Amino acid sequence: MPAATSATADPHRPDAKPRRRAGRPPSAVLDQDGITAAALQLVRKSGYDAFTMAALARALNVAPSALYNHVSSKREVLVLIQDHLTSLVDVSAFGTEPWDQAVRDWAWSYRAVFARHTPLIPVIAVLPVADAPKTLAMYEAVSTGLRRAGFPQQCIVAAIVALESFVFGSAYDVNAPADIFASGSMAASTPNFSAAVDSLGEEGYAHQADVAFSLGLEALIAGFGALRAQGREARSEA
Amino acid sequence: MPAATSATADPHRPDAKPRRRAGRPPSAVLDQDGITAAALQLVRKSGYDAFTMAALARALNVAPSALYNHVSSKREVLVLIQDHLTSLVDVSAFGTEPWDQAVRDWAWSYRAVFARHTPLIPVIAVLPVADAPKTLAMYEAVSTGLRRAGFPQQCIVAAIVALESFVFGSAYDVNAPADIFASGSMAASTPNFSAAVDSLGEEGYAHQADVAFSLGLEALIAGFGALRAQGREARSEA
DNA sequence: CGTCACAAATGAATGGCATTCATTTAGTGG
DNA sequence: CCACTAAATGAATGCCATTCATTTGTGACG
Repeated sequence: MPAATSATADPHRPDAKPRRRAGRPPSAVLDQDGITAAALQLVRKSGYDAFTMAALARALNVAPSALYNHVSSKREVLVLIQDHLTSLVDVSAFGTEPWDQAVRDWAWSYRAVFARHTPLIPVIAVLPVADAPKTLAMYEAVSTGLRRAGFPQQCIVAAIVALESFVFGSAYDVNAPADIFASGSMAASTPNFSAAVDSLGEEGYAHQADVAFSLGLEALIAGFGALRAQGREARSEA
Repeated sequence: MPAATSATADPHRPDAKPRRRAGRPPSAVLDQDGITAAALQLVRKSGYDAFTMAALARALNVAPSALYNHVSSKREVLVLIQDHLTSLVDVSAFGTEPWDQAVRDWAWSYRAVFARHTPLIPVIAVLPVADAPKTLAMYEAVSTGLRRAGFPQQCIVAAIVALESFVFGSAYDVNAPADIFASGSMAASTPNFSAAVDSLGEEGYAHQADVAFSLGLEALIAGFGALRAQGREARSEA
């Protein structure tokens, strides 16, 4: 965050307004990196409801319209946040661990990062990878790992997409209210579901979301292991 | 014919405005079912961007503020839509097919319904089931099916949550642009991922999303089959 | 050394949005 | 018959993203 404190004279006093006269400043106040950093900080402190272009401008001590010299829309700011967050996802295990453990570590890390940023998921899910270089780098790391592990070329994208879909869907669950499955007055008409819910005890839903994620992830890993075996078999015959 | 078409005089002419005087009308114009139906029709015709309270009111030939006598917020309308859509998900196979085929049919149907309604996913994912009776009915049908198939009680909720997470994540993929994986000028720095993408040929991403969904779903079903086997084994020993 | 295009800021609109409120009218229960 | 409440209108309210005219500084070109 280099660009922040240059323009205003007194950083130790809570200056409220963008005290800067109109016209181009001597040195640029804004750039995409600074905007991204401020946006991320704002989102972390106040959440996505409070994340408005006006609030972001205020955090940067700038008029809202100034932002549009550096980004074309609020959506673009979300994309910048998304790409930065993706660089925080841990793919290091693809260099050190067996493929299945690497996938496990990656998926847990991926979910952990985006569980706190679910409003980005609709943006990410339909975003061309070319608009997000760090995201592309993550895919490359995963692809490389799976390829080295012997996965058939044609399965790799499908496996990544399936895992990612599961991660995104599961990220929502982490933030669900603890009593999401309480059927209330309708419990009588849903005996089997209510019994299944009751059998879970009182461990809290956050833990329950982890159980479901683990269950699904292990099933996916096991299923993909079979794919890999098929691929290796076919190649050794040829 | 006195009650039904009384408010607007000429139904054959495109009357634009809510031609009705102020004050309570002789018979109620609005109710939750009517609002839900109109909202769904509006969303289907014009999409979620065009779905505003003002547009909904216009479709119902009513002032926007009138809606708030029947729903407390736009979000509540989304919940009504969601619950109705969930009743369109096909769970019939849980009564006729083996559990694995039933899960398969259910998941494909579930994804098909919500692929066209991805803006609802953030709403559904954190919605208490008690607020959505038809959704609860779906869970009951699935729970009953899994229980009859011999799944251990404690696994059922986790399995449903995992499947649902995968379905929601996959629903986004269906609407992704065809060139979402085109890495463009960065292809050189991502050789493995680019090669994996290139190996897919030109079948279009919609088909590719189906392949990934099938791959993940079959892995999940296979993994859950193992759970079921463990449960049966443990019970026969006891 | 001047000037000219362009970059980067301000501040004042603009139009759309969900939601609220005062008001009007009409059924309903005591 | 009267008070209460339900259900409509229409006029605000406040927030939001985005645009535009304007001002000011920079750097490149002649």
